[in-house]
Amino acid sequence: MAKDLTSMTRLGMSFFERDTALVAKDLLGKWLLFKGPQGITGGIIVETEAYLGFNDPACHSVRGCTPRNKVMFGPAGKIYIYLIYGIHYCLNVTTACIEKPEAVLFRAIEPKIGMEIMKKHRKKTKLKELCSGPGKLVQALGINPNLNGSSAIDGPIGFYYDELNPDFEIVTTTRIGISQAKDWPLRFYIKGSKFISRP
DNA sequence: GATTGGATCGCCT
DNA sequence: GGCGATCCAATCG
Repeated sequence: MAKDLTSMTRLGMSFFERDTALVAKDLLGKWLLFKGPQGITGGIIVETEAYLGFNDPACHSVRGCTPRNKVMFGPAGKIYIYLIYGIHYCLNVTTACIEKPEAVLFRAIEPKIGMEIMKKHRKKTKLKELCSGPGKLVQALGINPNLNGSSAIDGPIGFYYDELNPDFEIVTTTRIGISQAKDWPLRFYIKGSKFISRP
């Protein structure tokens, strides 16, 4: 039933201080956990996207540092949260190095921990509807946008792994919902997962 | 100071 | 598969 959290290892700075697309792929199969006021929520990451800073027309940081995107201009391993369409929040983690304002967007996780809390937050009971989209997973986990800029290394939002993850295949596609750089292959998901946002 | 459009979701047909 | 919700940041004047 619930995962034994003590057997997990938290990902550190050296994991995030790497090529962003590589980090996005390596995060698949890892655990995203949020230690919130009502308990721990989270699950296994099944879908991510990479956003490549100055070289990427679809990345928020392409036009330079602003109050909104300044977290990306700091070191790797920080949580970047922003409001989209005036309604939903999206969760990212910064990557690469201080010179490169890049990040990975979390688009879907397989719900595993704190299921009852997540069902309550989402007002849904079907597992597939809990975390199958970037706005959905933030709502399900109960992540507060004031955690923007917090540390993914030792803050309440963290990334973990265990040695028991089964092998899986990674599917690479174009990113979703963007109007620029539509054809760049920077979306990654676990082949066959029922919990991704869309095929 | 006004305008515009967005890394989405859920409900409608 | 189409569209409205809803609001902030960025851009332009």
